[in-house]
Amino acid sequence: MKKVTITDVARHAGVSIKSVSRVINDEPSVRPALKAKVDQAVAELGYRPNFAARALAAGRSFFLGVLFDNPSASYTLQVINGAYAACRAAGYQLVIENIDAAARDVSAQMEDILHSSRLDGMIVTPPACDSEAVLTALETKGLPYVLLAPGHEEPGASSVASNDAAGVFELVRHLWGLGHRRFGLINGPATHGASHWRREAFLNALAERGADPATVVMADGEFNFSSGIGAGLHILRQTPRPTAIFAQNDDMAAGVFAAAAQLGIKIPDDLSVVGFDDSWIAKSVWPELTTSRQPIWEMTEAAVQLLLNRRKGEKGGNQMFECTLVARGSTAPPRG
Amino acid sequence: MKKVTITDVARHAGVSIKSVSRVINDEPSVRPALKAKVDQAVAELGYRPNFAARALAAGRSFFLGVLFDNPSASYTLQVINGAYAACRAAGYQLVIENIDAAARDVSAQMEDILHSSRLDGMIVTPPACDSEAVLTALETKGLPYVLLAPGHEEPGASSVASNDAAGVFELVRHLWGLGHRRFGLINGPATHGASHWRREAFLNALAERGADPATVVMADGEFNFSSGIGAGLHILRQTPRPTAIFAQNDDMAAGVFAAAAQLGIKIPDDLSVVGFDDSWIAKSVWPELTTSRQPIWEMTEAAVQLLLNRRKGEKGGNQMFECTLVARGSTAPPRG
DNA sequence: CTGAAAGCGCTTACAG
DNA sequence: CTGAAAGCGCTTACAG
Repeated sequence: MKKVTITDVARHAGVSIKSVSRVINDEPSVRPALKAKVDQAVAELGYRPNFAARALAAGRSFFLGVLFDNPSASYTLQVINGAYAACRAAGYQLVIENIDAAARDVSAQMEDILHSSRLDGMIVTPPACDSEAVLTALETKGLPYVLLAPGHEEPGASSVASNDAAGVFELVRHLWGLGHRRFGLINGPATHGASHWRREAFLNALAERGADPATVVMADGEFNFSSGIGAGLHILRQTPRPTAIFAQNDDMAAGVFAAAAQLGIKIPDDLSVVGFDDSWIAKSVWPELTTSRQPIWEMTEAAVQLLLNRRKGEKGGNQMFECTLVARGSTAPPRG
Repeated sequence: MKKVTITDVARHAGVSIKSVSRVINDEPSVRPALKAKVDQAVAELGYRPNFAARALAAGRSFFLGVLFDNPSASYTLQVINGAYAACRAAGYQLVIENIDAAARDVSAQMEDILHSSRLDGMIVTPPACDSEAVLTALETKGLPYVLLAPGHEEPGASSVASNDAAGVFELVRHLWGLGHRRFGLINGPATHGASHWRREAFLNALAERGADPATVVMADGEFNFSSGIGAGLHILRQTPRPTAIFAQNDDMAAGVFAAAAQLGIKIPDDLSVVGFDDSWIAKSVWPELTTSRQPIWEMTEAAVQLLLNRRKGEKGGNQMFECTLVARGSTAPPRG
């Protein structure tokens, strides 16, 4: 079982190795007849290009990285899956990198990451995408990157975002339509752009319907499960108790389930709960969580595409994706 | 910011590139003085060897794969994290591969995986590690592999396993000590070796204490969250109702929480629940789950080591790790 | 549109 | 114990 190389293919097809290379890389201006011959030889010999050789000769690694610093395990897993698939489809490998963007030595961490893995590009997830130290390191290194859901305007940077505001509006319409009038809101940490715009969207949507935003009971969370419990307990101990809670992500919403269970409050009979993201945890609670689906799969796919286009010299861009309401069992009309 | 190559280092240190190569690869028989010079040059120039060049020249990829076909998202995530860290520490990259080992075309799937990614070795997780088609494909290709928690004896194969039986015994001792006498058991799917030995261990441990195994209410699950709900509902509707349930993994245990919530049964007051694995989901339920910790981190580290040793011509081995009882809030004495 | 040459940055034998 | 040569399998300029 010896390895088939580009030379074998060239010989088999009766062309030069350069022609084989052209066909493999989908370069333009290859005569169809030649391409057909090469394709056939590739198929017959079962040829697969050698990653290392391509990387060495081309001076790139065929590695794309995703940078994480996210408190939500389910969101992280979802982004990994999406980015992984997109990379594979494009003939790239995915490398996962973690940093602590709140630490004092972010620059050193970035230095280490950028130095050791020879990446061709990087997807930067929140909240790292809003860290000046992270972006500076990227710029200094000259590594192409794309920001996922950045909380600020970065001139000249490529980004992929979701229309959270519209998603939140839909959630509010859903809850309002069910008859809810007393609301609780669990915010994410201030370091995340999403915390701000999801809160604003929620309060604005209520105001639009004539509700007084001041009556909304708020609590702060960390976008993870356990902070959702604490925030949930706080809100559910208020009088009068809200009949519906919007947790700014699914992990915290799952925490609210735990808080409700502790207090003997039944979902959705006594309390409606909605989250955001539609990540894995949304279907791991009972009843299943009503939430707004962020199209992570499509978003990561777009991010990978932006990164690859950048290589071809094309300008980057800023893409926006729509969120979709996913109504499940955790919401119902309020009792009484 | 030009790239520093082995030639630069050699020149800077006043030695041949071969010597630099020896130092970098920790080859024996390098005089300390020479090594010191090289190390200094490496540090001063900030040299990092080029992955692609090493891979090409050495004829290996520096890629290790993990093969998954597992229904538990939290277990999967845990294995990924552990394997990832172990790979990084060893200077390798981790590639994640998924198959459907129950499908008819397993061989074709494996063929594709083995052909496209040039791996130096593979960690095979359950239940793929018990699929004959998977193992045959690996053998045919001649790719070194190590089995994670295999359910059968594979002559000559390296493996890493955990002592589940002892872990289950500890869980039973814990529950029995709290005063429980009526038990429910949720099995995993028959394709998983763990399903069998965890059940046997559970029933044996009870028998040892004089309990009649026939009184245990059993239900079958799929090692995922939603099957845990169904199995939980089934068990909790029995009369007399068990006061404690052992779900064979944490995901199913979390499902039991949902089932209990539906039926208005409080944990741990009305029902004690224990799982197995101590994966991420164990701390994402409330009260937190009492479980048996499988040392995944250490296990994956050992698996990577076995794979790398294999390269050095060393024989493989079969390692066994101990599980640890992690008592949390989901267990308490039965009421009344 | 196609090809022959050079070279990417390492490691593997092979000398000494 | 150390080094000079050859080569891993591709791609990048450069010709034609």
